[in-house]
Amino acid sequence: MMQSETASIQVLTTVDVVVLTLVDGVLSVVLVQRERAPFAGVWALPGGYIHAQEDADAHASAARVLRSKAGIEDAYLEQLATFSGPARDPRGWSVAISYCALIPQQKLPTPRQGLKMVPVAATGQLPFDHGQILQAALARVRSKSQYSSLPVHFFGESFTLPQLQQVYESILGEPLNKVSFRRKMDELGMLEPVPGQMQAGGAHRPAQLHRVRPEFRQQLALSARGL
Amino acid sequence: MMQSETASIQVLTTVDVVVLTLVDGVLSVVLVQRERAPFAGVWALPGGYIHAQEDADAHASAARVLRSKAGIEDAYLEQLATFSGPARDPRGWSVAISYCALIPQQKLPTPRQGLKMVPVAATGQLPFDHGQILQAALARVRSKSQYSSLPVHFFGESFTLPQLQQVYESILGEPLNKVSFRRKMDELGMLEPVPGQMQAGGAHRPAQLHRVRPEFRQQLALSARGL
DNA sequence: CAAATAGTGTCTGTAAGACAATATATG
DNA sequence: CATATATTGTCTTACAGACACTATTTG
Repeated sequence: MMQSETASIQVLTTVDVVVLTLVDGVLSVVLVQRERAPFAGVWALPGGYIHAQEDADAHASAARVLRSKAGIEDAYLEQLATFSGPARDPRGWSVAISYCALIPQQKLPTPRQGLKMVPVAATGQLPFDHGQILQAALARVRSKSQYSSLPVHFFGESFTLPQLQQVYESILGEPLNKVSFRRKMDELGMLEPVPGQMQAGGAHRPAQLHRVRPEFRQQLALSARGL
Repeated sequence: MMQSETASIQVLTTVDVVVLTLVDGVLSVVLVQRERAPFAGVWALPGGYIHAQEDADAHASAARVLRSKAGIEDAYLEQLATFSGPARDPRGWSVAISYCALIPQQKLPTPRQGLKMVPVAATGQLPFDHGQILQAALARVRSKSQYSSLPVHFFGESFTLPQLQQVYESILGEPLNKVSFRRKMDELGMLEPVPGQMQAGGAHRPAQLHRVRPEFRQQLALSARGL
């Protein structure tokens, strides 16, 4: 009954990161061009091996991969799920701890060779099981946007409530009631107006700029009943 | 910038399973006594290495561990989160893909040497980071019980609505409105009365037995607005 | 002032909870 | 029939969405 307690075949341990951002209001994912086999030259999610010598945990591995392969720092990063099996990577039985990162467009690195942002609906076929990982990330973001402040991580320092509502609507794929949305944001208590600042713009009343209160910077605000 | 793409230090890949059940209405966790170092003789969550030779994925590893180390079959099983780092296991840098299992008391194996059920509040200190994994499982179950049918997996074939409500209340730690609870269960549409059967019992009206509709057996029913 | 969008007040419908009446067992 | 719990009906309250009104900017 009790089998040997040694892992007799090496299991590859990797991290893959789904970096999401809004490019002109369109939910997009960061892809990098793979430099080596398997799938050399193919566009894929940024990923790589865990480096046991230097990584404090898989979260640190994901942050390192993000920095070294996509030039991204300071993204909001949360663990998604872990994918595994003998077939997902042609090199052998592998474990991929996947992470989801949200980052404002302004924090993206300058576009360069081997790095691009693609609307999530237009990635085409992705190597490994990266298509499945991307779908898991989208499901997570849509689900969490229904009851939490997750989408604020798509913005930088400050933003207006109409902008924020547009992002929620874009992610959820449905229009939201303006009054209810503002009531909810008020109840969550995570935003504060940036004193005196308004957004310049068109021939109309300018909107008040808001920012996330410091105590919510690295933490999500959750709503009991959604929105 | 681009570092070597080989995992130069072996990473241990394991699964750990938090098996939850209700023992006389008290939420309890299955612990097994470890047979070998590290922590030989200590009570811990059932866990073990991934066996790349035989496991189709980590989910299969978890099911195998459950069968071989705790004698449990056919539990509801879902992935929880993945814990990792150099310190959580004294053998070295390790990855533990954790799973949460729910099982009715009747399906538990006959108690035997090296296997016990402990109320979740009374486990005491657990080895590795199993305390943290247990807390993640409890948070998951409580969270999902607020808006899904997750707790039905604590029951076997059939159960009454008052029994089910008691379980929800026990998990959530607060009393629920009887009328609202029944309205919600009705809306979810996942239960059906077992024709003609009632539960025998005390000196009072017996409750109608219900069961999960076949199409919801391996899938949770989700509510839009909670409960 | 006309146009355009921001922000707010208020009404209405829906859904959740309180309360209570009815139903059906046992002794 | 007294008692105990199951089940259902109905009233009340709270909240979400619809609608419309006010506010503030540019040209």
